[in-house]
Amino acid sequence: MDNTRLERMLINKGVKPTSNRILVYKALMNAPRPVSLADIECSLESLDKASIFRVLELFAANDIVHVLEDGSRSLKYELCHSDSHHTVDDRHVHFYCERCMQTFCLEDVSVPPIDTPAGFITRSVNYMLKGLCPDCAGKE
Amino acid sequence: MDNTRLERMLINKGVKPTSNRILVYKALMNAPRPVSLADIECSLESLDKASIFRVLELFAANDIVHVLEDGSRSLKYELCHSDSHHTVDDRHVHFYCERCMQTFCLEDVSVPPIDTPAGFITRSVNYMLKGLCPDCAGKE
DNA sequence: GTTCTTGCAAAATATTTGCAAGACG
DNA sequence: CGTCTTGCAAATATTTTGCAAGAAC
Repeated sequence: MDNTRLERMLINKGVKPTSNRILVYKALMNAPRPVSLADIECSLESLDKASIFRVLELFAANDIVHVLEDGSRSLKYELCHSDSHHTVDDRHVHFYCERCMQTFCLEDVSVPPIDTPAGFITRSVNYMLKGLCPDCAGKE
Repeated sequence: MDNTRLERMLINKGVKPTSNRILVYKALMNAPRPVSLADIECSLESLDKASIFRVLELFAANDIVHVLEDGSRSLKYELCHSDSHHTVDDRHVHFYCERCMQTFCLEDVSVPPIDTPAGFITRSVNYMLKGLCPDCAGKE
């Protein structure tokens, strides 16, 4: 995605496209997996972690990223895939490997819906599996 | 559950029934919802948080408690309900209220199974909804 | 007496905020 | 100017470990 399209996309989501935001967005695009704030900090050494934090916070509030708790100590972020503002739409299942501590997107496995009891208003969903990824399962 | 039965149960799970462990177990039994370490620390003021932490760690390793990440900053613990050692068995869906920051067990909603891609070995599952609980939804 | 358990203190890790300087318009 | 954004530093929150004293057997 070139910068012009990226900027338009951010504006479309209600976010002013500053240079930091573009950098963080690109870092997320390049990441093969959901990444932590510390991961982004490493790949973008010029940015302060507080700045990255605020970009991610803003992205999360504007449905540009999903936030995942995978059981590692740190939150993981990934780009939303759908263009919809309804974050429930493009949810897929995630898998956290307890050995290599990486989180995998099972892109082809969408979160099966459930019957939410009356009264609860759902804003987002997380379906997280934990165990061993294929690589680590082979090594045990 | 009286102490004798509780002690037998702990032994059955491979855990020596010390007084701290019994206290923590009872605190978990009395909790209406999954609780954090800090919650337990409050209800058991005589115990140190490191001691509680180690009890919970031990319980988790022996499938006596589930550990939940609900998106609050802190981990939540709840007793496993089944007698099985397979923690996948008694999994139900949880709901985290972003307003009152409590986690609810949707006991009647079990986690729908998915087709795990080949190679992944699943050891546990978390299905977490987030949004507003009935109480908080009414207040907004 | 050897091993397991506990409590205190403190380390380690992550997240989040205060604030002043800078960019933007 | 006035507002939004950024970077540095530091506060907060939570989890986790080191270690010596104590309990259990």
